[in-house]
Amino acid sequence: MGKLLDAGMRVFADRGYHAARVDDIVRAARTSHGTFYLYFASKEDLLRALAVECAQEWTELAGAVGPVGRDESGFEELRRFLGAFLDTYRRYGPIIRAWREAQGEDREIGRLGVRSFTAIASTLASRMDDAGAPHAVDSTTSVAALMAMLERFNYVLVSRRLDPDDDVMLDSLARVVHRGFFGGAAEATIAG
Amino acid sequence: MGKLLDAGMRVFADRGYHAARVDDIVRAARTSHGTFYLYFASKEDLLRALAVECAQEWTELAGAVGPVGRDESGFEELRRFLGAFLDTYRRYGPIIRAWREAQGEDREIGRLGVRSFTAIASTLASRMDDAGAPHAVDSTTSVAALMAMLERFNYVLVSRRLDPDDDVMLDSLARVVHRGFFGGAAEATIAG
Amino acid sequence: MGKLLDAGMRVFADRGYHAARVDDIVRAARTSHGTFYLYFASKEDLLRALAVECAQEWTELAGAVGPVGRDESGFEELRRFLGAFLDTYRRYGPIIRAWREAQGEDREIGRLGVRSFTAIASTLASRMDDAGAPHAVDSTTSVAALMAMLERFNYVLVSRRLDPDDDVMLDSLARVVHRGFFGGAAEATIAG
Amino acid sequence: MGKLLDAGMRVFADRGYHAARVDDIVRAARTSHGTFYLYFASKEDLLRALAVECAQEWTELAGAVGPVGRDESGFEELRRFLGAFLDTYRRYGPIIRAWREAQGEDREIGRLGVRSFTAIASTLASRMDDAGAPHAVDSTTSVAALMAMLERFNYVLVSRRLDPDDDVMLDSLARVVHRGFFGGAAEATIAG
DNA sequence: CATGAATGAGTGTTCATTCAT
DNA sequence: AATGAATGAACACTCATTCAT
Repeated sequence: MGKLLDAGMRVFADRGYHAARVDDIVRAARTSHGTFYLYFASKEDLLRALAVECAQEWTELAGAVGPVGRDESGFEELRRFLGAFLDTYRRYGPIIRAWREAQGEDREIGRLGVRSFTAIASTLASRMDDAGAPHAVDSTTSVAALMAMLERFNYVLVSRRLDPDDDVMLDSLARVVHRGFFGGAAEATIAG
Repeated sequence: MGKLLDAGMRVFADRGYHAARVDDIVRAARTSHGTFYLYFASKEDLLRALAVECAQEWTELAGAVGPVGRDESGFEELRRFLGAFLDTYRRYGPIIRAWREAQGEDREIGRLGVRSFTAIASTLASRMDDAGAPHAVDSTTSVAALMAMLERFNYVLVSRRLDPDDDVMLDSLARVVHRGFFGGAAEATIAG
Repeated sequence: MGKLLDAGMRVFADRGYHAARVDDIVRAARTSHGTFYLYFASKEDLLRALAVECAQEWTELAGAVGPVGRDESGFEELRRFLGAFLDTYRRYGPIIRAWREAQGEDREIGRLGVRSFTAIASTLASRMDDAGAPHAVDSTTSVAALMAMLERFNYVLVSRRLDPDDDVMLDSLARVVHRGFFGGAAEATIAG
Repeated sequence: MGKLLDAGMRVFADRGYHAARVDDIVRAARTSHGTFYLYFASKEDLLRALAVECAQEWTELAGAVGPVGRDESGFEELRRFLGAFLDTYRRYGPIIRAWREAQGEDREIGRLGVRSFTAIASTLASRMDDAGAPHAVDSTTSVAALMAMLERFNYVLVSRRLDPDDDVMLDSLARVVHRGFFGGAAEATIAG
């Protein structure tokens, strides 16, 4: 039920997964324990439900990435993707945080995270290869590093409740990433 | 006591912070509960003690970073720093993991992490500025992104217990970062 | 409602009284919780309804026992009674089982069992006395023992879902009981 | 710990297995919940511990039965066995009651009961055969019936907290059983 | 008559922490 | 300094029962 998903979101955000009591969630949703267990098998199941929503968005996102070439249009595509990805963090940030907290104990929930994450990373990597990107660095490392950056960057951004000026920050971020992969070729081209 | 620190390290690594029982730690250290509380005020206190060790290394590391310029020697310095930083993850990885897990609940332990982390980030940023790096991107964003990348990248690396071929991986990573900031100028120079 | 009585029988049989959930019964009857409480005041009330059916049969059975004398016709009468009694176990076995399980907690349901049981025992005892049976043993003890034997014997028989060859088993059982009371006089007479 | 075993005995006796709360037991033992779970894995485990004690006594009892022949010395042996068996009921009665109550749900605890019971029954049967007893009834049925009688008889006796005059009752019981199997031959012999 | 979503009191169990020895 | 038996507050979860529709 929506009330419980919302309440779960709020309480997980405020207290984290472990510190969140089912009682807190139930109270926040103005329902009873019984109702909670009518819709969710366990506290962990509620987290899973929340996480699945987020993972689905990521999957859709990955499907929508176009070729990311070394030229300015590639930069734009990357910027678009980054913006959309950051947006999921803005909306699911607290859940992602709780998700991480729970990973240590719950293997299934951990796998869900790794799986959906790897999916985006490899899609992005192939979109760069499709564009014939001859990045002079090890591709596995690079993509892993890129995703790592995005992941953690977004995480910190959201967990500190920063609402950055999108244009400036996103631009810088996209520029750093694009440069990292293509060695500033775009700008050079432009400059030239 | 050393036995307990070691045991804590092992148990936190195996089970994570929440799933780790004081009993597990005590048994691993071949001591008693009484002894545990003789040296540590709480389970959380043990984690803190372990985390402080790691935070100190980071502080020392930050103090030892030289100027990171846009030329090849800057790249080398960056590479050195990256290598050292990754090494702390190799040694403290499990603790950092537990540390994160506990952050949701314990504000003090959370602050310790943010503080020591910010310290490295700002030091590195200033080392780049010292070197007169005119990176055409927002500096706050860039450094934050860089540290985010390192942090998460190392984390994943260690948590998957990967033992990568240092030279290849480290080189690629350093190259991506250096390029990201300086736009491939180094290589261009070399090429030129 | 019949559907619920049937479902209760089945579910109590499968899971026992405590493990049986009202939800199980309701689902087995293809009705709703609301309907359940429309016909029965509680889960226990359903058991009581089922038990009463069984207790009534026992009462009727007791009323139909004729004189049980020491001769062969007494043996036949005893055998007839035993067969009928065993038959109620075959039909109500699972209920009797649940009934017992519930006795520990519910005094009223317990009393129903004791009452209907004592009724049969004393009737049978008087039928033997009517027949002028001079059993050289304490009559209270003997009848109690007899009923105990039948009760438990039937119970085990049914709960193991044994479908014994009636003639052989019933004959042996009746013979043991008859002998126990009359000291093998019947056979002696026949033999003579 | 003894305190908990004793308390468990008392509380199971008073309330039955399901109605007994761990809290009741703990309070009766003047300890804490923590201590309970230090010595027993669960409420059921406490019952098992109690039941095992009883089952062991039965096993020992079975080992000590001598030949039960058709003559008066056989009767005496049977009487001795019956007395000892009844005594275990006097001491473990409440546990046996709880044990039964739990059987519906816990297969392991159920098997323990069936196993130890079957052991006595078959031992007794063989002791009668050893004695060359030519009982003109089906032996399986007879022994089963005998044990059933004892089991239930004792159970009722104890659960009603009757403290019968041993000599009269035990004598009658033993006489009924012995006669049931040997057809009153003993008395006949004596009479002759 | 029938429904089934909602309830919440009640229960077994865990585990960080203490303290008498 | 070291022990480990004892503690009890705290929590997730269950399920018989109700009542608005």
